Amino acid sequence: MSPASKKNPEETRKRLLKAAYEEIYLKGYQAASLSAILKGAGVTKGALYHHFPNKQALGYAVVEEVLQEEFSQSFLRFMFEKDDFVEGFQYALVKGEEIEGEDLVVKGCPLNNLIHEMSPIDEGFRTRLDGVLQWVLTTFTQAIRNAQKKGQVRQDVNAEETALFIFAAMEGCVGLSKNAQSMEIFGRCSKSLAHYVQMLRPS
Amino acid sequence: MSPASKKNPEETRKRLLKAAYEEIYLKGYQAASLSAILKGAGVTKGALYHHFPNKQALGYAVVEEVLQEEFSQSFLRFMFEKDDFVEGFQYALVKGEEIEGEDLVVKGCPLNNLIHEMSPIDEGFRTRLDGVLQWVLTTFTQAIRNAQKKGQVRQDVNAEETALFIFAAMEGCVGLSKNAQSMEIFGRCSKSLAHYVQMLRPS
DNA sequence: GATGATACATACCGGTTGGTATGGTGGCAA
DNA sequence: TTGCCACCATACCAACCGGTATGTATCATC
Repeated sequence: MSPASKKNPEETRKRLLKAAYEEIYLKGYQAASLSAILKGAGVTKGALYHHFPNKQALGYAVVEEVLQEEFSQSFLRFMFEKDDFVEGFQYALVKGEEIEGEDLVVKGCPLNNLIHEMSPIDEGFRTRLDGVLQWVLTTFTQAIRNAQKKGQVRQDVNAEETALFIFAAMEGCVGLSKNAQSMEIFGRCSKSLAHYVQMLRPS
Repeated sequence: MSPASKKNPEETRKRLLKAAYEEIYLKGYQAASLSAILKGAGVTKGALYHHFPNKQALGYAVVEEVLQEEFSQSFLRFMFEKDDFVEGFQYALVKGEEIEGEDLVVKGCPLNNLIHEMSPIDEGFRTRLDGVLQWVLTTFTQAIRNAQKKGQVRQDVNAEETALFIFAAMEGCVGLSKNAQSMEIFGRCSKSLAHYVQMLRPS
């Protein structure tokens, strides 16, 4: 027998989280249907309400356990493959477009999606999303500060504000290309972004 | 008798559109409740389905008739108050934050919100939103080209790509400050953006 | 192997959703 | 005055929503 057919609470919990993540990623949290999630996970309602008290808790868990992980395993991982910040960022832009360009252009950034939908109407979501966001931003900030120490980035740039702006611009690029549903738009937009980052180098 | 109490189809139609816009702006299209819209408009379901065949058509009309207008009456109007592009853009950033900063920080950009929610799942929404977006982008592009003619912006910048990037970055700034729900974040983020636009000037 | 707890599946519930069918009313042309 | 139709209100509908109650199979433990 496959491990999935046997009783395996951790496994089914992960299946539920994964299915919920996919459904929410595409439809948004509010429009995400529990029955669709259950269908995707291959379990029934009893399993869901055994592991989670309600839909909200499931949504929160998706943010805390899936979203952050998904994020650090994609863009940030690529960025740190190079030990030069500027080079690494530009590499991550290309790599990100290459690996998950299809999802990125069609469904956008899962973090940004949830921010736009839930932040104004659910404080619990907002704080959790803010947690992920702050984590990403500090990672960016540290990377820039580190690059400054190595002389890869000008000393007069404010690392924190620059990290904020770079990430904002990146999310903006994703959003525009999502509407156009074309990777070409993302390429053109991220090209300007890469050019901006390039200007951070010492003259 | 007030004109509103008499039979006034155009008036009630506008009231419906306005109420729908507000509800969608806050909750999103999918989560927008028709009963809430009717309550906001002060009419009943009969009026709605007399003017619109269904919820989708109402949503489309909101994009076509309200969203575009709302957009051109706010940021773009401020931007063109100055006849210097760089100055005008920076002025519009400050002015936009000043006038509708509260809404901007809490509810974000109505165009960007709908793009994130609906573009992947409803082609009708996507094309209509793309129409508004393209209109905004061409307005930006023309403004930059015009500035280039006047010598306010360097000749070597690609007007189209720059317009794309600036708008993307702006939407990104709104998104981040929306999550933080603080105007201070928007200020810090838009400061970097203003600095970038400043660099478009001839050296 | 009996026992109790865990891990589900199934059936059901009230509430809300978008949508419809019907009925009434004011305005306008004949 | 009489129709007539645009305009809108009211009542009602099936479908689906998130959530619950209950039953059952499987596990660990003694």
